[in-house]
Amino acid sequence: MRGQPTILHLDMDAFFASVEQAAKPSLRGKAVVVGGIGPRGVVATASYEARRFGVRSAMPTAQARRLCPNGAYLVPRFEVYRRVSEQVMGLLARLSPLVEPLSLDEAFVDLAAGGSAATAAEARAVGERLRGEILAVTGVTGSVGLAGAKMLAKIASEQAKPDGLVLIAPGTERELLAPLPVRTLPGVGPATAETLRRAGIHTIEETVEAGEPELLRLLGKAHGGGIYRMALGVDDRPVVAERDTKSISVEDTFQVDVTDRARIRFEVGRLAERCVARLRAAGRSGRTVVLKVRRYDFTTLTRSETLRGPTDDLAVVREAAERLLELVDTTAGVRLLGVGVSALADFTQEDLFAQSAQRGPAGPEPAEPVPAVQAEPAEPEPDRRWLPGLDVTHERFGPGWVQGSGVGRVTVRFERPEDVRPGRVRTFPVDDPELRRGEPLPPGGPPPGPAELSGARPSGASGGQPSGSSGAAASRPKSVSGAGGRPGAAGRSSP
DNA sequence: TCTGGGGTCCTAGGACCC
DNA sequence: TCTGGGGTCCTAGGACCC
Repeated sequence: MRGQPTILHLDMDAFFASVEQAAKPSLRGKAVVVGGIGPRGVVATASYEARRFGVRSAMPTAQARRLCPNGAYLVPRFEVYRRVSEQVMGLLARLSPLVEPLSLDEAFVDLAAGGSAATAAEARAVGERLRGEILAVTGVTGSVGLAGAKMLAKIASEQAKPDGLVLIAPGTERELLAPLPVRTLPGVGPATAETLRRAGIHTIEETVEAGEPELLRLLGKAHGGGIYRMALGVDDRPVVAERDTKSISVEDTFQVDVTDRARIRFEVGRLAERCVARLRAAGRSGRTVVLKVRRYDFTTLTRSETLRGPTDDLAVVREAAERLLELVDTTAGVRLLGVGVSALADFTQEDLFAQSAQRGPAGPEPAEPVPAVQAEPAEPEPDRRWLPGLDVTHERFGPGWVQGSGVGRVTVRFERPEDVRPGRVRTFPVDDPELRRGEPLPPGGPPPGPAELSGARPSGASGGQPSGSSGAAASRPKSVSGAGGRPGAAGRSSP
């Protein structure tokens, strides 16, 4: 808690959706929903246009489609978001050595530590300049909160959205917090809010009035104490630049519940591979292997095993995960499997002696040989090449992105981020040899011209509302190379 | 067409040890 | 021999965040 508002919180506006709009001219000003597009997908980010229809993060995509049937539904392109995020974090790093990223699109900055601002006026100027730089460099907007504490800076950036800046002057925080709902406080989620509601506590003011002993009683020592201090506006947490990763995990939700035990075992093996690949890429090793199973009824359980020493050996992790699977009854069906590694240590070099020594830790004998089960997908895999939003390139038409696919056809919009008008749409057979996956196009484009700097948006919108996969089949193919026959079932591609 | 994927932190009980 | 009292490690689950 400091006397000057020198803690800055940056939160990019509808980040994934905004990046897509910046990269795809035809989507500017349109409802865009980024997330899982399968039957069990959920919304990651909705553009502000889509939010007007009630679409929200974490909502099932099926529900979003009902609310906003004409929106563009796209799969996430994380490489691109990561690149944009790096640009943004680079701009933050110029303000202070003390930058704490919270996710791809959010970070705290300690302006005082960087010497870039010591007063409210300076902080505001730094924040406004930053917002301008972010827009100029990335083409997307971010909102800034400034306050004397992390929590307050975060609340401020939330109030600033979209595309704004809010500064909470030290001394005014109590009155500002008082009327806000308890859910505003970080750490108050659905469960805590419900507990407080039953105790008649709805606002931050009521939280303070309830008193610390009551909060400790309701929420326990650590949580209750933390919430009470937050409600008072007391928050001394420092901005911390480097935070060590504590666990690495991967998980998959199946489109249809899986019951076949051999398939489940096979999937656990694949997850172990992906998990170890990420572990090794990070130059880490881990000692505790965790298996996660979500059953058909959404009940979730974990089983874990701690090895004698840290490992980054695939065989060791996979065998541990397979042993853990033996402890779980999956006969009624599994909707999600996950494999993770925690108790991480830094070791990069192979210590083969140590690794072989820890195989088969004390207990169970070497895992029985894996039966030679072929992948045998129990569900029809969607054609992963042509998911909506992905980048493609066509021999003759150049770079574009998939607008939708279905019944053996794929609809592509050919446009570049720097285009001022929406590009043309063409439809091809899914197996058109001239069509390939393309390089992910970042929103960047050329330096903004005078029109963009003055805030004018491309007039766009002459073409129809872009639609997700549903619209693709309806549009008449304008150019179909090759015979129009049915090219057979969607091809299976192993990732 | 109900509910992703990747994380963090906290609690609580039992084992084990001194 | 009617029950100590910590401390640490391991496991499982739950809340929360983006």
